[in-house]
Amino acid sequence: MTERAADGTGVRGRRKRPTMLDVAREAGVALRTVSRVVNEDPTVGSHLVSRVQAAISALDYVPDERARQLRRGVTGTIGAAVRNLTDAHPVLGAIDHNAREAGLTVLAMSTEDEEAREREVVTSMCRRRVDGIIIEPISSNHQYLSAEVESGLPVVAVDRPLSGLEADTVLSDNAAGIGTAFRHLVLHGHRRIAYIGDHERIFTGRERAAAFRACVAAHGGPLDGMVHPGAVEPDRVVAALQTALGGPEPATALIAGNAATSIEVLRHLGAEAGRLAIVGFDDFLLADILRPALTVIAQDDAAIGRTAIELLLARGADPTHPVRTVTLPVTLVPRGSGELPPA
Amino acid sequence: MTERAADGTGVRGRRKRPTMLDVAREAGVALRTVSRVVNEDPTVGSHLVSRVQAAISALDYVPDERARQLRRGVTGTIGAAVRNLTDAHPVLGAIDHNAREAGLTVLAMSTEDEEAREREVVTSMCRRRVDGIIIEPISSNHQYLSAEVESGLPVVAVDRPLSGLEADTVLSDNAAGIGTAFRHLVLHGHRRIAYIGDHERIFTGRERAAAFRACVAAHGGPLDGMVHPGAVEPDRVVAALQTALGGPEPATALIAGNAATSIEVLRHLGAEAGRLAIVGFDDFLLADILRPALTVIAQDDAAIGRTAIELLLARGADPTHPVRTVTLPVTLVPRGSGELPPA
DNA sequence: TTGAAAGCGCTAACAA
DNA sequence: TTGTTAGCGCTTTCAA
Repeated sequence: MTERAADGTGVRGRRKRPTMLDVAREAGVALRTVSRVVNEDPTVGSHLVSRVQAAISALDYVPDERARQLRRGVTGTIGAAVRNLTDAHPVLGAIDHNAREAGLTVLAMSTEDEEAREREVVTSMCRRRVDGIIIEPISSNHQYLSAEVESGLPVVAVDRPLSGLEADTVLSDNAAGIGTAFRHLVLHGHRRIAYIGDHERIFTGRERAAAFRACVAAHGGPLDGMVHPGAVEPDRVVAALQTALGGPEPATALIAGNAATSIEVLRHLGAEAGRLAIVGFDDFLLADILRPALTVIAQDDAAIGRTAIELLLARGADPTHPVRTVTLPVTLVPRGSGELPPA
Repeated sequence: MTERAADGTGVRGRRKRPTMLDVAREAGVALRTVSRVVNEDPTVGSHLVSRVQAAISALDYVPDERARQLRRGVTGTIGAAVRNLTDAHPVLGAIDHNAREAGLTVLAMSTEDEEAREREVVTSMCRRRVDGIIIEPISSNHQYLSAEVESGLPVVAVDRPLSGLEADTVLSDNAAGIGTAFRHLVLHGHRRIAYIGDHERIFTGRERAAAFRACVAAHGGPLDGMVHPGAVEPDRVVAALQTALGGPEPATALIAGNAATSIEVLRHLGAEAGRLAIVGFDDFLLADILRPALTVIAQDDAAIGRTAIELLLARGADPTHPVRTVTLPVTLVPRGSGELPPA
């Protein structure tokens, strides 16, 4: 540890923050004039503008956003309640980017995948009077938001719909993604294809498992022991894998219903991964440097973020507009693992 | 797209937000009493408490945090200016976690690794009157923060120091990490070890390259063509790799100075990766499922986040305390790639 | 073009 | 225990 004494000039916590009134006094003008200069109101004489600006930098004046927001009513901030802040989150990045373009600040908070946290986080955003909320829903019930929504708060759900409350929603086309993955594997000669994915309690897990079952039915392949929705835990995934790959008619190909499952499967298979054709739903960083590299169904993260902001702004502009659900296409990215022939 | 007409009751944007005064009127009490109930002041008769609470839920009253903050002076919010919001950021997660434990909200904003953006973001935080700022510095000059710091804003730098301004700082022990990696490779029989890392313009790049040179000098190994600091771009990394692995006395082992370089190297080597011993600085998700899995020097992300919050709180509690720099240890995580023998 | 004064929604002295 | 009142720092009518 380095320790250095604070020097005389640099003593912290002394100077009181200057207010707009201080600036006005320093510049010898009225408060209103400073406000005008700060807000770049063109109706101020250039003479005064420079005097005010001089006073601002002399005092190191920084306007108080809270007061401004309180007075103006809007915050220029939108809340993003996302599943977590630790892992990669391209959609959050896209939300941030597009919000910035629209002149909005994003207040990102993590729900930690917990219902209670989601409520806390969203409530906290409401207290801060954000101009809108983008939410990756976790709760099984979003009634708690209904009063806010009715009083005009724009809310957009991303990745899954809200429950018990209508709101604009951005989804990925889960069914099409599963269909594409399935057909891709069939095209490469597979007849016995297994699926391991999220619990059907979860919206995407439900949609993907259902789509998978429909694909199997349509292609007349075997269903028995091939569909494994459930928790994304190593033991559960390994067990499902063993079921799918065991027995007299083992699967020769696998669709992993989410990135965590893909990773768990690859971790378990290790060097054997090259023997099983795999398509993973959701792309992830480094999927391309695995050997074999993982073929995935990729969501369009940039479009999801962009659309979420668009829906939010549209809702803000016209609160009476009917609720919309936008379903965005997904893409198959062939990288090797999904092109392996049946063993 | 789903479209449904808004129903009569659910028309959005109608109801005006109730204020504390509205609640007071509804409950037939004074404004101050509502404030007391909202803030859980115990000196309110239980009779009135329930009457106020009834009014609150009847009106769907949500207190306005902006007004409260304006009046109380503090925001209960700290800013986190991080390099980006898209990629995995375990330190941000840890910051968020520890801030929450301390009753603070984190306002995370992305600097996008751009100096100008850093300033924008930090300024925006100051206008919002955050109670402190944690910053992953990008700028080459942080003088612009000095007025804020002097007026008492706690600022903590993470991963690198600020320049031109003293502030509490949390660093990883770069030199020790390089030393550990180097000795690990020597222990596994390597004599010709190369280093490819960040540009020395960057603090960590500078520290790590310098430490590497010192290691080579101490062990009497060759330096020529073995040290490659520079931009983390595919072409540059590949060229550096070719230099290190070419010639009459090629390197048998490599230290990658950051995660991006590790990945770039692995991507380039592909199946040949198993022939070169590699230790990467900085761990990353999935480094363990590569084959061979990547041996890394891992930072203690949780401790970094925790320490950053601790320093921030300490600074807030005692603004006159001398500035501290905490250097946290790093760990070698052997996974296979760093234990390969010389080719 | 500039200034005086009201008030955004809340908390905190101070009274009652 | 409860109510009255004065601001927090700003924007915004309304006059000058």
